Amino acid sequence: MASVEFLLPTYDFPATLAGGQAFRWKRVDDAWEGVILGRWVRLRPSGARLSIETPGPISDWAWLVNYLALDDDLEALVATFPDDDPMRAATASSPGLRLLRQDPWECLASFILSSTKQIVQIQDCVRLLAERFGEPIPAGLSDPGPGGPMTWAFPSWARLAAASEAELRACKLGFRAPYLLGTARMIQNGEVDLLRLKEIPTAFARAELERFPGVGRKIADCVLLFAYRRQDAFPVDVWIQKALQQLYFPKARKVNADRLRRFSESHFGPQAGYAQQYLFHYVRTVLGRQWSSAVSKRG
DNA sequence: CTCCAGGCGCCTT
DNA sequence: AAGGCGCATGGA
Repeated sequence: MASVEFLLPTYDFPATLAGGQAFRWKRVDDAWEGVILGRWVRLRPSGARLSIETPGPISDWAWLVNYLALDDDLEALVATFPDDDPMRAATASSPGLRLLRQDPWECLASFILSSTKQIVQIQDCVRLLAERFGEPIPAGLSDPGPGGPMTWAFPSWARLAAASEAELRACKLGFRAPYLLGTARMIQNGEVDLLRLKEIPTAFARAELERFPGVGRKIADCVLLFAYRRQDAFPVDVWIQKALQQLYFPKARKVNADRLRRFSESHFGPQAGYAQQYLFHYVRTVLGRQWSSAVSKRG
C-alpha cells in the first residue's frame, strides 16, 4: 500500500465529491473512497491535512493533486466573481468547493446518463456500469491477491461499444442506453477524438461533443467544464435556470436558457464556470430546501 | 395518485 | 426561432 499526507487548502469534500460533478465517490465514516483513472483511493481529511491511501505503491502523486484541483487558488478565483448578493451567499455557503479535473470519457459517459435523473440515480447507474463492464481493480489497503477487496474501473468506450443496448438498459439507463452506446461506438470508430478536444477552442470542442447522440448544449458544457477545464462553459440545467430566474430576474415572466447563458457570459466574469458550480451547490442545498418547504406549506 | 429529476431529439407552429 | 412532448426509472 501507499499512504501520503498533503497539507490541505480550504476544501469542501462533500460539496466537491458528492455535489453532482462526479458520481463514484462514497463517504465511509470520515473518509471518501473512489476511483480515479482506474486507481482506487481513500481520502481522509483531518484538520489541515489530507491523508491518502492506495493499494499499491505510488511514487508520483501529480494525478491526484490534479484531479482534486488542490492547486486551484480559491481566494483568487472567488475574487473574480461579481460582488452581488447571490454570489456572496453562494461562496459563503461552501467556501471550499472546487471543480474537479475529470477524465473526459468518464465525464461524458456519466453526464449522458444524467438527463432527467437525480444525482443518486446517476450514481446508481454508474456503479452498475462499472460492476458489469469495468476492469476489476484492487481496493483497500491490503495487497490484494485472490480474494482481496476489489472494485471496478470505469468501463472503457471499447468495452461499452461491444455491449448490447439491452445490456445497458439492464443498468437502468432507460432511454439513455442507445445514446451511451452510440457515443461509445463513435469514439471506438474514431469519428470523434476526445484527446484532440483539449487542443481546440471551446466553441469547436462543444460542437464536436454535440455530435454525440444524447449530448446537447447542457451536457456538452458539463464535460467542457468538469473534464476540459473550460471556465467559459456555463451549464444551464433546471436548477441553475430556476436560481438565475429568482436571483437575477425575479420580476421577469420567463427567461429561457439561451438568454440566461448570454447573461452569464457578461455577468460572471472569466471564471463563470466556477461561479456556476457555487450557484448550483447553493441552490440545491439552501434555496432548494426553501422552495420545497414553501411547496409543502402551500399544500 | 401526481410531479419531478444536472435533457435531448423530434415534431409542430 | 421557439415551444411542446415523449422518453425510462425511481423517489418524494
